[in-house]
Amino acid sequence: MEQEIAVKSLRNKEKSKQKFLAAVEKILHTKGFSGLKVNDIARTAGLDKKLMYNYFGGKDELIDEYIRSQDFWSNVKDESEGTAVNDGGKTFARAMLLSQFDYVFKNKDLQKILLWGLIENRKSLKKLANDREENGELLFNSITDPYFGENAKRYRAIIALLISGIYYLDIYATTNDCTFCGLDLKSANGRAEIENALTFLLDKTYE
Amino acid sequence: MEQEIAVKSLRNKEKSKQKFLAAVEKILHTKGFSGLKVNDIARTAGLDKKLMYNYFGGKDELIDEYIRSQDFWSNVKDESEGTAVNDGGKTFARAMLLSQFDYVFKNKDLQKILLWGLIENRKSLKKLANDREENGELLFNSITDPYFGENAKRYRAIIALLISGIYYLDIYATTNDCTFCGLDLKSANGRAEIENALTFLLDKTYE
DNA sequence: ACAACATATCACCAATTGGTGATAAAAATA
DNA sequence: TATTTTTATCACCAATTGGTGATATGTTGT
Repeated sequence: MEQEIAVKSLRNKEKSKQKFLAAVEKILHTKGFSGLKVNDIARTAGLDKKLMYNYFGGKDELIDEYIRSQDFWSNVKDESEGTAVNDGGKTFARAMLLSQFDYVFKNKDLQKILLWGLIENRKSLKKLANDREENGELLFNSITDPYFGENAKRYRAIIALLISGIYYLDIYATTNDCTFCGLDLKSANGRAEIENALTFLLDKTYE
Repeated sequence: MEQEIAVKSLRNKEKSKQKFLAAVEKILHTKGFSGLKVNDIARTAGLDKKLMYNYFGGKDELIDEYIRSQDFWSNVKDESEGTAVNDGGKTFARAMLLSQFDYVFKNKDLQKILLWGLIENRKSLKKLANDREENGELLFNSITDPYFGENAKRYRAIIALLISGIYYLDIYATTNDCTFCGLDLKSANGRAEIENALTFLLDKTYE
């Protein structure tokens, strides 16, 4: 009986690994990825850094595992369920763009990851980008490509511009107090303006 | 006579300062801003790091002076000269967007600076962002705001989305081999597709 | 209780980092 | 020429960084 309860023993490898992963998240949150030093990670985890080498192999492998542990695109997958597609994906695309604009703004971890992917050439970050690509390819191939026919590529280009615009503006809004094109991207007003623009441009695209 | 030539003496404060600034540029180019360590900067400049403290006050001030020394938006100013404005700024906006798409792609230093502004809260970087804002405000206030009337803010939002999309895609293309929305942003083909999309969206906006 | 093992800590290392005081060497000035 | 000022180098510092071998301690099976 005592043994069964003792699964929660003081020394638990899995629990310790989780502490390291949580430490990565916390530091990423507070200091950004430039603050991810082995000593700091260990101190934040409340464990000896040696364990990091024993359990993960090193800092890089730990970080890779952290990135893998996050499922940043799950919300896009959720969005894609139960939406009509007989409009060439218009309803879906609109919902996706607007929800991404909101989601990325709120999810500071995702912002860090997106930025990270623009700076460092990390394997796990590339894998993340590939996941996003494959996910999108599903939508493009099955719905919008046939709908737009010879203009399929231009549609992709438009979506690429809007998605990247969303990313950049959300990150910009978080790290800068400054306006962008005179719009305050932190205020409800400014954000509503972007949402209107997104809807407007998508409408025009489907015209 | 000898003294007048001796302006190019071996020991020249101004020349040394330039060497430091050039070193910052070189390291930024090769290693990115995470590689800007005092020892490396001094070694790259071929001078003692003590001089960096004597002449600039420290690493931060040196970097600030480097950023100030760059005039990244001069091409936008060039663009704005001699263009007709009786079309609500459409011709200008189109030329500006397309030239920015090309310029940012080619200017890796500017990419680094743009990224930097998304990560670090550096005074000189904020000033740069403000310069860009003030520059744009001139265009918006004098041309597009009156032209679009009550839709002026939506126009600004559209331009904000397109500009940021351009920034993000150009940086993404440089650091990633991966595609974005299935488009190869390094190929002439993929880039032409983005240019078409920009032109298309702007046309629809002015409809 | 005892060995065997897994888990965790500790002390220590070399390399790098940012930073400074003393000093040398060149240039300007007298 | 002698002196003063500017320019540059050097040696050194403390703190931080990534990394490891030896060791201690908790847990498990016999």
